[in-house]
Amino acid sequence: MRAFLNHDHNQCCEAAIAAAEAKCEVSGLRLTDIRRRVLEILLENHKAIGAYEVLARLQEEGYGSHPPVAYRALEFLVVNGFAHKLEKANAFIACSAPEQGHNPIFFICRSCRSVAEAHSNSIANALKKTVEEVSFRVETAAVELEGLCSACEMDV
Amino acid sequence: MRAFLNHDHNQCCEAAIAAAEAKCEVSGLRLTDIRRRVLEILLENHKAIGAYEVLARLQEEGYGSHPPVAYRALEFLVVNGFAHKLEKANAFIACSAPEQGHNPIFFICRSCRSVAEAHSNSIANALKKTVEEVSFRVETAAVELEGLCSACEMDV
DNA sequence: ACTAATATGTAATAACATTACATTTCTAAT
DNA sequence: ATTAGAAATGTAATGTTATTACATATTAGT
Repeated sequence: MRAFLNHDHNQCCEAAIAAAEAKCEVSGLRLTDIRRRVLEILLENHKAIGAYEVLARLQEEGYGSHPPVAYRALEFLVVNGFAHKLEKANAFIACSAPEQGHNPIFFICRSCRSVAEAHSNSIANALKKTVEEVSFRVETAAVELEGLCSACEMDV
Repeated sequence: MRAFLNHDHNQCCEAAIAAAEAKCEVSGLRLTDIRRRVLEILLENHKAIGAYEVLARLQEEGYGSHPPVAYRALEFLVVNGFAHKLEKANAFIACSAPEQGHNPIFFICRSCRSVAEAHSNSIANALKKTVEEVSFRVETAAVELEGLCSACEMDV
């Protein structure tokens, strides 16, 4: 929810990086320069950012300039829970609640591209119940709401 | 839910077309040849189908061969509730429950591409409650679960 | 029959993503 | 410390999805 609220963003970023470092340490994952840099880029603001924009930033900084450079780092971050892919936006966002488990719901502002991440037990439970009724093995889920954040709605 | 179940598929398709015709009649919308044909193509089986596959089919049948031909018809169907876009698959599916309102949840089989559409009041309510907590004006929503349907899970 | 609105056809291009393979860097076992 | 295997990165080429812009045709209302 932080995205639409005032908060100490420096602390927000540092905490996310620290959490990623800690998890990598524990799990034997390698938070390489590129991967860490991509996470930092995603953390700069709570906005959806496309793979090619990430790539452009990396290129400026002397990393490779071809799509796989960005996509591979993004995949690492997504697979390990440090970032999320926003399917409705074909874009990515840093995970802003690494502690809160794996049932995020996203609010995506179509105007300013801000993204807020929320978590709801009641949604998770309702979803779980529906899944049990069908026999289906869920591997990944997307719950995304797109519209206007309150700031952008006022600006109209 | 029908997608994973035995059902009278002819009846299923005819009902969807009839529902679309009825709604167009009432709302002054035009279910042109292309639009109806695209809806029929989407209805052929309960599988996700990409815009370019739809386009290829249209082309075979003598319609225009450029992407907007397919995208425009698909947009018409989606906007008016006759079809849905599956964000996780970048693909489309006919609406299989035009009567059931506008909070669908999709089960997408990554193996056979079958898609089941379900509806759940408890999810809709939980979602609504979460939205009220943030001040955000939702315009569109996607709730998509991807994984393996029971048939494909057995085949492994 | 005429006009304005809507729909379709076409060309060009933009935006997003993957495959395949070469090279480099890291890790762990010797 | 050396080296073999694994993991990560660099690069080229291409595949897939989607949009913009503008021309032409069709339709609905007058």
